[in-house]
Amino acid sequence: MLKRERQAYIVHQVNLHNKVLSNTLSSEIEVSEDTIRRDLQELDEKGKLIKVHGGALSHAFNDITYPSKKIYSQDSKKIIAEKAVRLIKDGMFVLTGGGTTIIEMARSLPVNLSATFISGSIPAIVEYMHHPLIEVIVIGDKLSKNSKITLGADATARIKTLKPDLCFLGINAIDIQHGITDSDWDVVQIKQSMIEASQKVVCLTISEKINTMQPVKVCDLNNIDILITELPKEHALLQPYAAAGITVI
Amino acid sequence: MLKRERQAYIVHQVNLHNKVLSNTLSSEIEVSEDTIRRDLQELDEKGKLIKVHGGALSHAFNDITYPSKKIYSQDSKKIIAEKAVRLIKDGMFVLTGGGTTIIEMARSLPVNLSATFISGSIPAIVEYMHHPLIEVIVIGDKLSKNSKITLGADATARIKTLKPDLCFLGINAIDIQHGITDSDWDVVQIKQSMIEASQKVVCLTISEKINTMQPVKVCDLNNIDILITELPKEHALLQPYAAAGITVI
DNA sequence: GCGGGTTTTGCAGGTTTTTGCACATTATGT
DNA sequence: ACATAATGTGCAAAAACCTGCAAAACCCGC
Repeated sequence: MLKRERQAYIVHQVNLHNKVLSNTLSSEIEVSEDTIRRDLQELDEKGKLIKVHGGALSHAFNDITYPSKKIYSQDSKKIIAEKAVRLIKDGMFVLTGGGTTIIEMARSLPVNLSATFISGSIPAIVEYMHHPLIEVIVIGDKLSKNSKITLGADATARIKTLKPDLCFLGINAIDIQHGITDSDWDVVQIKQSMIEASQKVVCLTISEKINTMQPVKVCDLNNIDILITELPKEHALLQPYAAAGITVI
Repeated sequence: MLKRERQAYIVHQVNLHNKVLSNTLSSEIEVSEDTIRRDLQELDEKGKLIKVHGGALSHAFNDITYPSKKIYSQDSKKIIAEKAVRLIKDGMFVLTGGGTTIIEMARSLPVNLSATFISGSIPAIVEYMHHPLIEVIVIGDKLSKNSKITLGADATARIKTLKPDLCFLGINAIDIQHGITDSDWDVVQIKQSMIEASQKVVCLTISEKINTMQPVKVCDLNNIDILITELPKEHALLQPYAAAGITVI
């Protein structure tokens, strides 16, 4: 096999799989690993791929395999936030959890919206506080440094005395079989009481978290009313949830 | 799995869930925890995440920025804050109100102080939240936009169930005859319950407010234990208060 | 076709990286 | 304060890497 031919093959493989291993290529092409290494080095210099210890990665690897948070996810959350705020009408009582998606929603609230927001999430409260017309009710309890929301029996009890019109939850994992799941036991307690208290439950999540699981169960799918993602509601990924009776937006 | 690939996966997971655990990653990727720890360390050095005991945190979620305006007579308040923090010992329960003086105190807390702070002031809570060792208890209720503290029957009732070692209050007016006075009726309710609940009451104020009056009475001078101003305790302005039995610092 | 020069390739060696393990040490939570 | 979990350090083995070198293949003008 010619050198050019071999390198073309390598580039092809890299573009196809986003990664190649030196030893795999070596046995596939039946040349020594030294040769492969030299090829990878040359191709790296030419900018055709990125050589790393043990093989090489495609240039697109970082963007395609794991889309970069700053660009991709932030935009997604903006889209989700836009959809979410449309559900809120003047005079409503809205209960919200924490998380970056909820904060994005808080920032997207129209300035002329006049409603009451109830939350234990400090970053969310700070956002609501800056809004001219929104009334804020703070749920008190011990503040969790990780999640930056108040957690505990007090908070749970307080939430149970409320009957908000809407509840917005940023969720960490959703799955047809296992419903909504999360990783933190205490956070789950709060979310459960929020779901129980509210007349309508709206779950916000980026599509990446769809069909994933976490160790602690929050609730079944039939406990939630609306699911919002950055995808259009016709997207194939969402159809099972629509079929399960959830309003998908 | 290639090292680079693995690290990309870790970064992705951190951005997705805001936190990761070493052992979870270890079993997911099927490498030893040592390797994960080394990866997290490298990624920390590169600024891609924040390594903590047991795992790592996303950079974005952790630094919520609170718009801090220029504080009026900040230098004086710094001096007051320095004096105030010296009263706090490890393990104490400390109740605090709101106001710029209290916030300045919150910023002056030594990093190795380990205590529990209870407050309904959102700006103060944000400051306490950034401190590594301080536990924060949030007093919930309706948030007042002006004062940025929670006000109402709930907050008052909650405070009455506490027995903190210390209470720090920023005060608006103090006078030998009329004691502590303030301008907002609701805020006064909260301050009164704080004073009632606490074993020791510390009042912080810049000297400008000494010998002034406001329409609503908070309490008499004999209800407070310590008075802190930016002046040296020998200052003539302070002597009447020392004579009235208040510890002046 | 042939000799000189160039390119390519594989190999030997020594070096560096990566990884997992054992151990002592340091956090963390109850 | 104590038990458990996480950490840092040193070490050793395996894998990957680099360097230099020489054989083989290739190119090219004669």
